Amino acid sequence: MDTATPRARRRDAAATREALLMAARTLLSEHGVEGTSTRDVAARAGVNQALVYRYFGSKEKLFAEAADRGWDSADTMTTDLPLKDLPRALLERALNVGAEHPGGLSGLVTAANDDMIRAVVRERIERAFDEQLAPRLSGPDRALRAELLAALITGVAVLRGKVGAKALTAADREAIGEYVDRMAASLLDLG
Amino acid sequence: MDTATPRARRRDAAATREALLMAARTLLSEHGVEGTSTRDVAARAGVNQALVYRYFGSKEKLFAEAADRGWDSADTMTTDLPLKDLPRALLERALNVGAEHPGGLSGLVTAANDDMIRAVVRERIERAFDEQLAPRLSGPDRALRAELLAALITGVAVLRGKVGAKALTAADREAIGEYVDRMAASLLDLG
DNA sequence: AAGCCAAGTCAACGAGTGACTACTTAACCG
DNA sequence: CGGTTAAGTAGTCACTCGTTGACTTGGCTT
Repeated sequence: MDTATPRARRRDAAATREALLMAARTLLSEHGVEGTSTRDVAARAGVNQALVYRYFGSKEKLFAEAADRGWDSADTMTTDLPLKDLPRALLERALNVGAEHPGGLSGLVTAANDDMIRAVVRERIERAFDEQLAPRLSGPDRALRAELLAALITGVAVLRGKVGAKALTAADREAIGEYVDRMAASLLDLG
Repeated sequence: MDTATPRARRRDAAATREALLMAARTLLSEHGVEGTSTRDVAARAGVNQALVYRYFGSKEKLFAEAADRGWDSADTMTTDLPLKDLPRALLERALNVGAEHPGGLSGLVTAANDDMIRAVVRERIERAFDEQLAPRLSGPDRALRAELLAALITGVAVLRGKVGAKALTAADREAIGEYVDRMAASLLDLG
């Protein structure tokens, strides 16, 4: 009824495109690029396979756009958040996998055996940590220390969310967060 | 001439098997399970493709055995090394990728979007860190803290060796090692 | 030298892949 | 209402995949 949000049409190009993107994100995180066919993505989106090519042109472009989604929250964190709150917030975000954030960081990283995904991940990590976080640090090796924070978060996310290591999976986020905070402090608080 | 090391026969089952395993290790780390065909592996090993099935029975069994290789050094480290030397040694090993250690940890982890590889990695990480390292620690949450050390090493290895993050790639191992040591100390040295 | 068996080769299969095209259908506009 | 156009469908193409089984060849034993 509202002109800004017209009621859903039965045929909705934008919604179909979005459904494909979300399905691609989930399957990309679970099985990688080569492990996911365009038919898999279309089936999960409840959509015809040829629409992948109507809306994205190729399998590669679909996955490239899918992999580039969801980094905005990380960007705002590394620019705005107080340094003492940053590690915990990044960790929380990285461990948060659900319908809204399918796959998450651990899924993307384990899809990084594909050249194109690798490029996307490198780009976004460098943007968030080298360009945004590093200048906010004091002391030597700012970029290196910023990337080491990214490495810590990444490692925890992968070992808990993907590999499923016993203790990390069993522990609650609060406990993990305290140790991560401690490690991050020893990295960020330098003379 | 020596009976212990007979000169290479033109037909050598053991050598062929080993060549296939090494080729599989390399390609597994570079492109994952689904991204590598049995024909790729055979070609890199300089061997006929059907021999994959003679010696391993299936593609899956070949990659399972390939992924299980090279963990012995990690096992001896987590049992024998003094705790203060352990983080640096684990890092050195994880960053060491070459002909002898094709792929390395970063390659295996990014291949973990395959169920079977994931199981192998989880198993070996739990063996080295939960069963061997954790009992050597003092203080609370031994298994969790042991796995967090594994996560730190993993994250650094993946971001440097696979993603290719700028600062981590440019930095020399010594500089990275110092920061990793500092972070690990804040994790392992508890009252 | 003959024979045997492991080691290695070859060609083919059925299923599935990315990509593309020609077609049909639904929704909006005058 | 009727027509136009975007949205969605079905089918096809050339190719690669894992896997198999029938075949050949090298090299040791006797």
